[in-house]
Amino acid sequence: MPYRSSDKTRAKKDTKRANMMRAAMKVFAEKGYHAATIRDIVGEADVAVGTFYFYFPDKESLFIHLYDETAEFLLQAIRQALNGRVTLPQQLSAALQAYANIALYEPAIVQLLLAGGMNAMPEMQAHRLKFRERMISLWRQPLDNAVAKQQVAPQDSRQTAEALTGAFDEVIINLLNQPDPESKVAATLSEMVEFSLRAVGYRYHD
Amino acid sequence: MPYRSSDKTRAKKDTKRANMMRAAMKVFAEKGYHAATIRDIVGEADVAVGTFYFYFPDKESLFIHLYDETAEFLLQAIRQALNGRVTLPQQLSAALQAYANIALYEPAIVQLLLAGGMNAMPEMQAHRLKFRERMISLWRQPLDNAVAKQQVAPQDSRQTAEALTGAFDEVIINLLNQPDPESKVAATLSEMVEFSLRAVGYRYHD
Amino acid sequence: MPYRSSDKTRAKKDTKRANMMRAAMKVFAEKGYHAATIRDIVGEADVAVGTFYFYFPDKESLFIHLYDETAEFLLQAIRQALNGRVTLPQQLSAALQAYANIALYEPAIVQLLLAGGMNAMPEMQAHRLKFRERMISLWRQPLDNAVAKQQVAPQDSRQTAEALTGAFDEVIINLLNQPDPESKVAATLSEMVEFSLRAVGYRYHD
Amino acid sequence: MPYRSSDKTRAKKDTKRANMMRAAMKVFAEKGYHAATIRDIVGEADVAVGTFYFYFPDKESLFIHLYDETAEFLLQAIRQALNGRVTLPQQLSAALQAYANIALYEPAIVQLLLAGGMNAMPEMQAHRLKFRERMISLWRQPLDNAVAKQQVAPQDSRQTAEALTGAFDEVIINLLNQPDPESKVAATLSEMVEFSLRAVGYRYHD
DNA sequence: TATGAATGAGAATTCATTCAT
DNA sequence: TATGAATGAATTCTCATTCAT
Repeated sequence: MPYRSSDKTRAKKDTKRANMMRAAMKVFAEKGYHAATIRDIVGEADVAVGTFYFYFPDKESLFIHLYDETAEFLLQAIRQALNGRVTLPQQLSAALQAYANIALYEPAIVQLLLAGGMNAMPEMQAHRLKFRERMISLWRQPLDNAVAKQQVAPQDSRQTAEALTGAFDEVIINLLNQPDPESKVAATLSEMVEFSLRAVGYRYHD
Repeated sequence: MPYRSSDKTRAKKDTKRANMMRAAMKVFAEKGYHAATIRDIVGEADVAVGTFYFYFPDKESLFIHLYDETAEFLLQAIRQALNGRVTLPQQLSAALQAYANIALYEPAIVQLLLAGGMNAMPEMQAHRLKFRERMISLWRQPLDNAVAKQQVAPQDSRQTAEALTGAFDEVIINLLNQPDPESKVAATLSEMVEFSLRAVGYRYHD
Repeated sequence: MPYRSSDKTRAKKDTKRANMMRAAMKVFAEKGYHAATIRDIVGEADVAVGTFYFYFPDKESLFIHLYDETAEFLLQAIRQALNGRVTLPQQLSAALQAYANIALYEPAIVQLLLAGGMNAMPEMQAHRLKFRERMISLWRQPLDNAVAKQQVAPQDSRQTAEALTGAFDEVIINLLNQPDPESKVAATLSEMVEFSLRAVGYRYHD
Repeated sequence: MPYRSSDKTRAKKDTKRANMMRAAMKVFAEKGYHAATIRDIVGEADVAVGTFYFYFPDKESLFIHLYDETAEFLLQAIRQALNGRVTLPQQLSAALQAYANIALYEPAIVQLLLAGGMNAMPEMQAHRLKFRERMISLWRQPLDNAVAKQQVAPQDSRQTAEALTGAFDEVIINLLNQPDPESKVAATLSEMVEFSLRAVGYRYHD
């Protein structure tokens, strides 16, 4: 019986692959790229060392893949939140909510993206910079929109966006370090929306 | 005579030690903690491997020491700038200028402090958190002052300080990534002062 | 019906097996025993890894089998050429021609047999020695014949055969390394026949 | 006392280095490049794994270095023997004696050089070919000399040299495989000289 | 104090082999 | 029969650390 039903097999393989990526995410997020070992990852995934190399070409490739995928996921979540609203306050509120949700329920994602420590990985540096760039561009968009609608004064929106990006990241990280983050999300986000609107000089505050 | 001699010896030792720390700073900043090797450091300092272990107990201790020292230096520079002024705009302006100066002329300091990637070094985590905490407290002080003087509205100054801290770091990092940072410092800092004053709701803008 | 079917099956199996052996030959000849991997072989044969182990017990067995088979093939070709002639010059000429043909049109055979590099495979050593021995014996036969017919002087024919064996191998290998071997075969072989006849002290040269 | 007498230290280091090379030679000769492991080598040298990499950059580099050095040694020995004589018989006799001496008293050298099995090591291939080439050139020289002196008939001396090279190697190898090689050297070499002189068509045999 | 040779645990990666399907 | 996912021992190489000089 020459190996029928490649459907089930394929599905199983995909499941396993996904499982290993989840394990790798966890370990990378916890220890950082360098301190994470293949043995840590396969231990977490409960497979043998060789299995890792059956699914992925090497440690670095997997990390970069994971980083990019994760970055894409976070950016997409924020993007959707922004696109679904029209006024600046609503946009900021929804996007920050999306960001916070991911931080709270998939903390590994945020840890992976914000962990840093990938100097001396030239290949990686580019990916990291690109992610930061996209994050900044993302926060810049609603700002430029508001400028166009004359709801905020003209300004160096690029730099404002940089500042907001840094501010949001820092606040989210601090939120995660709280003992009971969930209970503080609402207040924190509402504060951040206010902060941002003031910072950009938003005029028609409701 | 022995006194003088011991003095000179001490001085020499301190010089050598300082030289090695400078070398270590450079290497750690360039490569990050894990990728930096003892051989890299002693190569940069132009001494032998064994010499490293005469001056420092091990790699991790040195790194932590360096981190703390560096953090103290940066905090102190910002603190002095803040303390030397009275109005919020002046304080922010001077402090940001101090921060930017360090970033431009001793970039290794900023790279070391903001690089991250030291998860899985439990000892280190505490130091990092402590630095972040002190940085936030630092930026919070002038804010609380201004609140007391009723120049800004009462607010969750802790969280505002977090946001500002993140904003400043991000902007400074982006500044460092520019092709010719020095030419952009003035404009960048002035923008950031405005941003901050708006963000905290400062009333008596000059 | 079952008879025919089993026949076809058998034939199919043999075909597949032969195909895999051909693939293995190629890979072993190209890379040598150690550098050749099972995956290389099954890739070349276009079957799955497991299939390899259905047809062969393991890598080493297959290699040895291949080696022996190949050795037998080469020896047989030379032997037939020798047996089909009567005078020493004709024998040498025909045998060398047979050898060269194989080298040119099945270079993998010669590469496999002469590659060496299978020290540390104790099992293999014996097979290699045996092949060398048979090769030497083969070249010795016509020599002993000629001695018996008093066409060459009595001598240590064993050692002369060793020398000729080494000489032929080397010349064939060098021929294979030429840019356009085919164009040089005739001249090379004719030279070698002369060389051999002189070396053994053949008297009635035509 | 800052590490005096770098003389003694240097000498010691050189000794150790030489010792490790000897160990590596032995292991490579016994097992061939691929089957020889770093652990085999350091085990033979009785040092730790790291020590290997203190003295040599990696396995392949050491092997190539060893190969080249060994090749040079053998070639030089044969070259000197050839250069010290004038008549072809004397040259062949002395050179073969030199070759045999090395084979008998430093068998690892010959095993290393003739082992083969370095397909799939592209870097190595070139070195091997170069050695073969030099070996052939070496044997060709006295032949060309004799042609010039009209002591042997004009011929394709290149190919004759190839044949002789192969012949000598084979005979030497077979000699090494004998139970008591030393007792057979004299007879073997004398036979080979005769063989060669006949093979090249030497006229003034004494 | 200073040196650098030596160590060996540990990391990434490979690959022959097995086995459930 | 045939497949290819899974295994884990073995390999090469690195690097923090030690220690005799």
